[in-house]
Amino acid sequence: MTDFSKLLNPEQFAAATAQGGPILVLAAAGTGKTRTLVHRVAYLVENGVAPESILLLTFTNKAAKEMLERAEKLVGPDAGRIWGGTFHSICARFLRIWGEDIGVARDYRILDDEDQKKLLGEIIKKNVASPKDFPKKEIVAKMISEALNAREDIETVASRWQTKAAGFTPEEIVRVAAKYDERKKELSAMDFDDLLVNALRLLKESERVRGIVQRKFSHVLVDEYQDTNSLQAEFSDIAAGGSGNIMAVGDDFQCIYTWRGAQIENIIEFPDRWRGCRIIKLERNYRSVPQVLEVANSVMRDVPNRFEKHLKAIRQGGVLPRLYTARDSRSQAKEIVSILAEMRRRGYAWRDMAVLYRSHFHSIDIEKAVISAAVPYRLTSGTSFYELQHVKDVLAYLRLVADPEDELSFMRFISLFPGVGPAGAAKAWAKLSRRFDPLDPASREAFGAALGAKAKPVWKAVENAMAAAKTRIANGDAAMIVLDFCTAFYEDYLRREWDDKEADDRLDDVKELANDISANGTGLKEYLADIALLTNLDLKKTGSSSDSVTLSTVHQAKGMEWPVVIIPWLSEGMFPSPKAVEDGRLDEERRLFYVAVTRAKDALSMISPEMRHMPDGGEFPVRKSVFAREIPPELVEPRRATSVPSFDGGAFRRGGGYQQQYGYGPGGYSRGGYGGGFSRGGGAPTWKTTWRR
DNA sequence: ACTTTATGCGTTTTT
DNA sequence: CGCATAAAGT
Repeated sequence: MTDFSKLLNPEQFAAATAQGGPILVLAAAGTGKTRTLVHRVAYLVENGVAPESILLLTFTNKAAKEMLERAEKLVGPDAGRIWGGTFHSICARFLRIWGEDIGVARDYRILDDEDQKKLLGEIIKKNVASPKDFPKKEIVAKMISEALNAREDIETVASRWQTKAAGFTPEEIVRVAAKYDERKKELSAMDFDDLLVNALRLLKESERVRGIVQRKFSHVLVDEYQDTNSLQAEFSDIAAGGSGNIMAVGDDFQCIYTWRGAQIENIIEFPDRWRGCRIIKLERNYRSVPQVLEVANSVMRDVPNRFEKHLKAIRQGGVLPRLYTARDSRSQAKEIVSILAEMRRRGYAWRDMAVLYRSHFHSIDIEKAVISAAVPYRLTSGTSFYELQHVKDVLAYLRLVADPEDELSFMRFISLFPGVGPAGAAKAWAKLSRRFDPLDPASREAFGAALGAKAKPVWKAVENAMAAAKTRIANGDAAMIVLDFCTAFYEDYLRREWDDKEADDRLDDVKELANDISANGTGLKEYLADIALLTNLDLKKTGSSSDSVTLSTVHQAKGMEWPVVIIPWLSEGMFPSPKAVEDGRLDEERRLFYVAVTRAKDALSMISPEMRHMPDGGEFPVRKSVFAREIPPELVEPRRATSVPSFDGGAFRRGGGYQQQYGYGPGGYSRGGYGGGFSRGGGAPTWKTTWRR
């Protein structure tokens, strides 16, 4: 039996070992929220709760995975039976198992962002009088998503958007949305929002399923509760409706997803919705030195505080955070490299450091500087691995193998052949009676016949690869299907479309996909079913243990911590995002900045460049960010970024990239040149997960 | 008619 | 650097 009182402070202990009933854990940044949740789970399992009757809802797969792994260390492999995952993946799972009760096919397909936009684009083109003046598909997607997540009429949302966008009437948006729904039904497909909407509908409309779920789950735990939207809050309320044992964990100061429908009210009103709810506050901050907390507190100084919080610094010592001014983006990037180098000299590992920015494009110059200094880094780009064009191309082929009636995959697949565009693809699909099975010789023959003269020369080799696929499947070796396809066709395709380097890079990604498939272990169908829900952090073989600096958006850094944190681009027009300010969401930007600051354990550096370059080569001055201006001067050490001449990468490389690749980590184990990540960028020994196309 | 290539413009955050 | 649109090419 674990002695939880020894592992936790009194408040954490109270939360982890609480008896039944609703509990709200207000966990300020760095107060051991994850630790508490993990021990809660362990406590429940140790006290006889069946792991499969625990439902743990998170916002990222990574968070779920981390908590389950840590729980496993405490209570053993039983923890693997816990139902843990993102809202989206749990909803998907519910729908796969019980969806038939509300007419959802067991093998429904999941549309990713790109699929959704493609469909919307086609619908707009077909159904709108003048598509040119009509809002772009991204905007339409936003309106539809906003309506679903905030549970409003599309018409209402569209009317509201009329002030921001032009060229449409709300009725037109309603019509496009209806057509989109129709099309999804035809395709037996759901987008991300549909997963939430339909899973909730399932619980509300099917008494049977609601009963099953409510009996099954005796404990429901929700992480990052401040970022739930109305659908998610109701979903977890109903799931916990049988036992009444719901534990919501969150921090209203860290609500950063209102643009995605998150309602800060959900956490604030939780005690009203669950009467008799016990409130436990975690206020002892173990993460950061007092100087960092002082800055964090100053950021939120004037924000109304529904739940009174007294953040207590536990750590002592530490140094003042630095507030730099830099001439421009390049000088900033150089300064970042020299801060990283300085910290490394002081004994920090690369993995102890992170650069956290507001928007992906802020990383461009930083990435360049880090590459030329041979600092190993990982950058999680906006595009997830499974959304890469070339990965999706190959996945389309695999999907057809697993599911011959997958129309979207067919369209993508056949479009790879020369001379085939959207029109030709549609014709072929009709000619093949809306079905193509690469494993069936007759179907292959029909496919070949539907191809034009330009495609014929490459077809033979592809057909051979398809013929071989059947044996591969029989042997349970789906990864080989990918490699066969590459040899027969896709490698040539890539070399035709791209220069050597880019083609090589893309080929590497495709091979990584093959690795991922063989590492997965399940069948092909199971592998393909839900990969749309995985993000760039979720690839099986990603070398999460490799020693590299993290370059990430603040959003993606939520829930994580590093000894050394650098926040660049604290300048007007960059952070806060001008779009958010325009929409009156400065408060959320402030919370986002708060999240960024509170990621730092020991050393925090913030940088405000004074000039901004435009794509056309011009530059103009920018003010310091309001967030930088607001920090009381005595809380930070002002510095000026000194534009050192060109950085000597050579001396650095010895302790940097080189060591990274062949050296030994703190754990004393060797990390060779395999499986650590995706090597990109011409010879520099950088280790990263870069999937920018 | 349809596909491929050239050109111009605008960048939030994610499951 | 990506995407949409326009023009050129088959």
